[in-house]
Amino acid sequence: MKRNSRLSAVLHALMHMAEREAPMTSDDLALCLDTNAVVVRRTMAGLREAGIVQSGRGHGGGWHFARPLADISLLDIYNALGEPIVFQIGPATEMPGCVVEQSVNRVIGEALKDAEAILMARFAGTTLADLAADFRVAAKHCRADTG
Amino acid sequence: MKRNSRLSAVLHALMHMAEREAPMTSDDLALCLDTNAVVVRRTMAGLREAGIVQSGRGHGGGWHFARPLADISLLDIYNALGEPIVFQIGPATEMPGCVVEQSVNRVIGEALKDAEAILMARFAGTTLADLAADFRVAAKHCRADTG
DNA sequence: GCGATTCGTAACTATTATTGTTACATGAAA
DNA sequence: TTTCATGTAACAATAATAGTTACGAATCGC
Repeated sequence: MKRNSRLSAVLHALMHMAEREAPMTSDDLALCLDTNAVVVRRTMAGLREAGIVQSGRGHGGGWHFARPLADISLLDIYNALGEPIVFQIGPATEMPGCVVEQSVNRVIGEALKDAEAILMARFAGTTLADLAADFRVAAKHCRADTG
Repeated sequence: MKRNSRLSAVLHALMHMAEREAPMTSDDLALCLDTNAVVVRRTMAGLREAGIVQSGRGHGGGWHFARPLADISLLDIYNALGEPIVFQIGPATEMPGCVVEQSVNRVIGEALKDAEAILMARFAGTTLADLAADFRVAAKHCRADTG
């Protein structure tokens, strides 16, 4: 299956925004992400509703942050994206009648739940400021293009 | 997208097999799993190659275990299935040229890797015997159908 | 006000992974 | 030798994501 790359993509977009002063248009970001402006708007819509970014129309419009990078965790963003499904593997039936299947689903489900909790904790503990700092360290070693 | 339910499905099948003495045919299992016999064969093929189950043709044929349930971990089965992709979320580009994207991918990738390690450890520590025992406890409380 | 710019959104297409189905060959037991 | 059962290829169905087109609505500069 195609994997869901919205989290990755939107973080990529936000980091580009973080490197600039002025708002960036959907077209700007689409160029960075090598995708379409509509896809950008669609993805960013959730973040706007969550109060993470703001958008402006017309001349000089575009996307900018609604609050400091240090106040935005990866979990905030994950949630703003509509909490995409984490795992590709999952149960065959959500509400099985078969007792055997129920038992299997429970065991697998608990394992997945624990792994997901680890992931969410990690997301909660990482802010966009962390991510930006991480990037700047990496960029020091390799002053290449940023497109 | 559709989620990959092969692990869940095959465990369901194996638990039904564990509850019986005689081999079960693909048709038997397909009935249990509410699916098609070909799908069963396809899924079980990996387990046969991994030496977890054996199959016999003709009269009295079908599927049976190749070794004790206590010697088969969920990780063995996961691996036998061809190590299906665990996460639905993932990077937009596998080998990005953009340094910003590389940085984002690395941070996200590490978080996913850690979560996956937790999951695999859990799978490694659970055997089919554990699963069967778990089921029998649950079945005591609810003596319903097992199909 | 007018026109250029930019977001907002619906509708449709393209891509791709999983699952289901059909068909037929192969092998084993009664 | 007939019947039962797996082995496998080929194709259809399903479903989720991502890309595209089209048009409406809001904002800015003139």
